[in-house]
Amino acid sequence: MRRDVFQAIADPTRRAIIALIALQAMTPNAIAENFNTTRQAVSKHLRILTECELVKQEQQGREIYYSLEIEKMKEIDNWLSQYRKIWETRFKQLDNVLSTIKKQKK
Amino acid sequence: MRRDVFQAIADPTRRAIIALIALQAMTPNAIAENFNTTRQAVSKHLRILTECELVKQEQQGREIYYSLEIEKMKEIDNWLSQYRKIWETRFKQLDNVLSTIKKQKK
DNA sequence: AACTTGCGAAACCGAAAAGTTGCATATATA
DNA sequence: TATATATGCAACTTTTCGGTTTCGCAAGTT
Repeated sequence: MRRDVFQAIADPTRRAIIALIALQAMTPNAIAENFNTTRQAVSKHLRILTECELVKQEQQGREIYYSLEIEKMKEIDNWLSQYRKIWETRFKQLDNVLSTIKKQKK
Repeated sequence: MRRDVFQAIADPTRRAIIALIALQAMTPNAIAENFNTTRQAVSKHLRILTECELVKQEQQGREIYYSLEIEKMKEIDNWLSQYRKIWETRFKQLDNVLSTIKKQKK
């Protein structure tokens, strides 16, 4: 079962879970209350998120708190950065064109 | 068929295609030569990428050139920015802690 | 000790996805 | 005009995915 971050964030429910636990750790039951699915379905999503290390768990008595492993999100940012370079370059080029036009008008 | 950008980039082959055509437009055949799959499989991926507007096509005679719609990548960047805020805040907090320790040592 | 609660895991199911094969179409070329 | 090439599309198969149901276990509660 080769899980990677990109596959993990492909599912909208999982992205919603990520958003939920980004700021505070939550138990599976608490998370499930925010959705129309069962606790077990959420539990499955949490397993996938844990497997690809996007989420970490912390046991407290019989409750398990899940929270976001924010460092792992940087992996996506890292992948995206190569494309960010492209669109920033294009923006600069466009900017140059625009200022050239401006100069010619003067 | 609910296609979104996140589902599109979930597949490793599609990410590879994106990387290939990011800098120069390519035909399906040329793209397929870089992979171990058939042309049809690549064609299917291209259709998915086109459907979610990550890729645009340009017909030239009997060839169709595919290229990356870089603007659409910003959608991912946009989603990621909420989490970037979090890790930047944490970094600043860590930075503050470190400089406090530094001051105490002096 | 009996009951309740919070949870994960396995089994199962239907839907969607990914890949292959085959065919149709349009554009070149001989 | 006949043939080769570039491509999309539809049908079919296998695999994966998301969800539900059921079960078992551990930790609190009464």
